[in-house]
Amino acid sequence: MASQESRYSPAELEPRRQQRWAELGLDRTPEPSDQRSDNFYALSMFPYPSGNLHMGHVRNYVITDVIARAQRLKGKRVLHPMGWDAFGLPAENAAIERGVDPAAWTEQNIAQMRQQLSRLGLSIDWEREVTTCRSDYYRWTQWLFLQFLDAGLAYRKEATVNWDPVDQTVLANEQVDADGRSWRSGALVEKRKLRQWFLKITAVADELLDDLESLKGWPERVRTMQANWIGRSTGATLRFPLAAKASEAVEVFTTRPDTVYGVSYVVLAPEHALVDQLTTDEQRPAVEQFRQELEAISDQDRVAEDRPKRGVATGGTVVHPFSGESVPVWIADYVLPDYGTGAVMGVPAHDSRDYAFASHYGLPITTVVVKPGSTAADGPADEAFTELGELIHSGPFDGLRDEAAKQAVIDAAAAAGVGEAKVSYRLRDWLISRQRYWGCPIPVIHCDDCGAVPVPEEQLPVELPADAELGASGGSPLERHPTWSQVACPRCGKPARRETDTMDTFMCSSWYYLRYTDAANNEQPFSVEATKAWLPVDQYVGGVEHAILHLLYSRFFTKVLNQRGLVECREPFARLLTQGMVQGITYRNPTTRRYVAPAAVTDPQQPLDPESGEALEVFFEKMSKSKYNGVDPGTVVDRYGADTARMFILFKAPPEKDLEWDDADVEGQYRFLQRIWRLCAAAQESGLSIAEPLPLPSQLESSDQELRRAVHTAIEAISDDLEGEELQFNTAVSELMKLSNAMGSSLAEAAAPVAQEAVRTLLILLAPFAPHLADDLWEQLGGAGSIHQQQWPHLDPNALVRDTITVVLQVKGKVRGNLEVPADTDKAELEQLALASDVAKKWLEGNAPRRVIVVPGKLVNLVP
RNA sequence: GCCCGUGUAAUCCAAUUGGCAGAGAUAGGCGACUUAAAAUCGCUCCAGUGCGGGUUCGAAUCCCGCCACGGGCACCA
Repeated sequence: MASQESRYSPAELEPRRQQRWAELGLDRTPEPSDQRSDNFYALSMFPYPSGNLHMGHVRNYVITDVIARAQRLKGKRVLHPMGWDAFGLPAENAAIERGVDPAAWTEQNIAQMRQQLSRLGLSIDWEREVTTCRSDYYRWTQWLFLQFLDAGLAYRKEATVNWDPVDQTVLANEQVDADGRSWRSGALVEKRKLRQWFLKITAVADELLDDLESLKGWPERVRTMQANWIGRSTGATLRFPLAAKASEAVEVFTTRPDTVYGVSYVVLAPEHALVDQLTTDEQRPAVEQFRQELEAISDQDRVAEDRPKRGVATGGTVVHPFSGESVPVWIADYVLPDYGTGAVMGVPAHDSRDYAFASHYGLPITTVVVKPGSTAADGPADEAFTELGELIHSGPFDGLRDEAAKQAVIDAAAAAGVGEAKVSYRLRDWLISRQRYWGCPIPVIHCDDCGAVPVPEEQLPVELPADAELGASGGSPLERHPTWSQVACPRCGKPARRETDTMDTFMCSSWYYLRYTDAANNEQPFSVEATKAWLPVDQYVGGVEHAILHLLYSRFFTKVLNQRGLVECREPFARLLTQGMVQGITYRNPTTRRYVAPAAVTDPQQPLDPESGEALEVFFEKMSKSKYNGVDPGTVVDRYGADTARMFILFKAPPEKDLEWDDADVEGQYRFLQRIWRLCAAAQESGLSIAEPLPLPSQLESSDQELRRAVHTAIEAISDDLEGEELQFNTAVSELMKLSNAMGSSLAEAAAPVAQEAVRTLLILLAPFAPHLADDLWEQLGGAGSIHQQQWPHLDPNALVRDTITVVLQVKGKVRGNLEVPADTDKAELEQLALASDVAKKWLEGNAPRRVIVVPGKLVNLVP
């Protein structure tokens, strides 16, 4: 080899290796074992096929690929698939802007991205490729929707929903950020009252929250985010009968039933159904005016916390369920119509919002909870006391404390028929209707007589019409289509209409990981056996931006499918790695705030604006076209090869942290691979072959022992980095560097069996990271088969053993020297040696130490 | 405001989870090789771990109080 090809040339080597892998069929998924633990499912979040592979994708898939390859070497049967989240607005927008066919546009992008991906040397089983916009996939998305419908978990209702004015469609709550902007378009969403399809995710809110505990392999951060999003609060509902009509009551939700005697008013959301009935003629103009004012301001402003709380008395009153006193009813902007019951009891003394409201409107403030042992007079009430405590002025409940007090009130309310324990959630049902064309049609037919009728299973898929007229405005294209929606009712046969909304694309991505396990199945979306063999996904890798969205929806799907006996697991993803962003070096003119392309900067040490000559700001930011800071994966592969790109991305930062792309570091990584190439070339030249494993002699030179120690240290460290609690590819790569450094200085002198073991091991350890180079060198050195068919090296604990070790000698915790001792020296001996040492003589000045701490194998600390 | 994460050398990052702060890399400096340069090889400069306290024989690591940056939630009763 070395004779014909003495230089490392990834451009020639990599395609050659990939072709060989294809011939050997290495990437094909093996039949799963009956033993679930012998199977391993490695999964990256599948991409939207934009047509352009970017570095974020590369990082994602390389991480998963390293895991998949390492698991294969460890003898696991690995499922490592890929697919396309292919429905969505970019295709439809391209169609509108350029008149192309969304399906053709998408397929072309997929072909392009598949091509770009293929260069990275990912061990993906493309036979299981899944594309959500093809009818062989979306017929099953529709089938699953019908499962939800059958379970009573899909329903249509009129509701105030988020409307994205740019994308011209509604959005789910999860798809609107804290600033009230659409996750896709960034537009401020508007409120519209529309009749829409929802999935009842709130039905499994408890499981979604409680099972987070079991997800030990998930980042804490993601679990907290989901817990926050679900927002469970436990409390009670209490009913306050109307003074004017005792058969009706205002129902409030509270987490503090113990404060019920502190109620000085009741507040309804302005939209509440009882407002009209409660409003007196005298107050009606004020109430109407207030409601109109509220309608004029955006929802976003309405819920801003710093806004003063405003409200209006309705003039009506209700009866306190315990004291029987009359309580005035108000409406206020701080009560939300769609949380709890849309009504709250105002307890100003013990709730800061109520306190602010009551102070503003001069409503009475009655203290009913105090710190145990104190009285109301003890503290000036200049703010609400929101802690739990002891009840006073609370009739029969006086003296009760904390949770017991809450429970007593709930029990009394239940006994009297005026309330009961109740749990509320922040989580809302998932709005899945979209008024766009390029999505999965909702398989329902509306009949005037039969209502919403599910499309019979045998009629699936409900296919999208190829001839829809797409346009940026004027409602859903399916609705405008002249004939598509006209069908016969499946139940009564009368003329009826198809549902013209399509599904949220998150529906498609909520079950794709299941389809991979059984991608060719034409009878069902997946078989129970297939999902049993592979699920839950052993390692899922993707961006943290889906911490709530995709990950919550997928968990929801899994729970429902589990309840219906379609899958056995209750959670889809056992371990989750949320990878950080890839950032590019970004130059900006500080005065004009315009971005400058790195190519235009002549001196990177002193970046100046090529036009004005001003000094530029330099920072790292997520790669994007508008900032000119993107690095194209294809260019990097052209220049350095896929292996360098892979190694760099893994080495530069821990996987969950953001990664700063730096060309100088890429160069360094390339040099490392070249070093390995030269190392192997030199070994081969000196006659080393790895074809036949040579037995190790029983006696080794100490330099050979040292080399073996380096080899087995690397095995131990890298195995742990790839399998331990934390995945640490960056340190694994640095262990490879350490090993290659050690080999560089000792391989030439090493005994043949030791040298052979070292080279074999280095290459196999390298194989998951730089699969092309490792495989090529393997072959050149005479290794049998592909390196990717080998076994992960076995750790020999004896190789790690040292005869002598260095023990640190401390005096009062400060390092003052060290001792060279046999490795098995025991505690007492170490202490003796330490006390007899020069260090002891010098620092203890003849006195006996007060204390001696001995940590065997580590140190001796003398405390005078 | 509440919750989570991060803060170590000029830079990116390690540190067996309480035991010698530096494994690995980038950049810089010096040297070897070279007619020279690149490449390569060798050597080398640079921090006491964001700040202030505490616990301990011993703290980057544990505790308390701050600061900075990033992220999530936020009138959710």
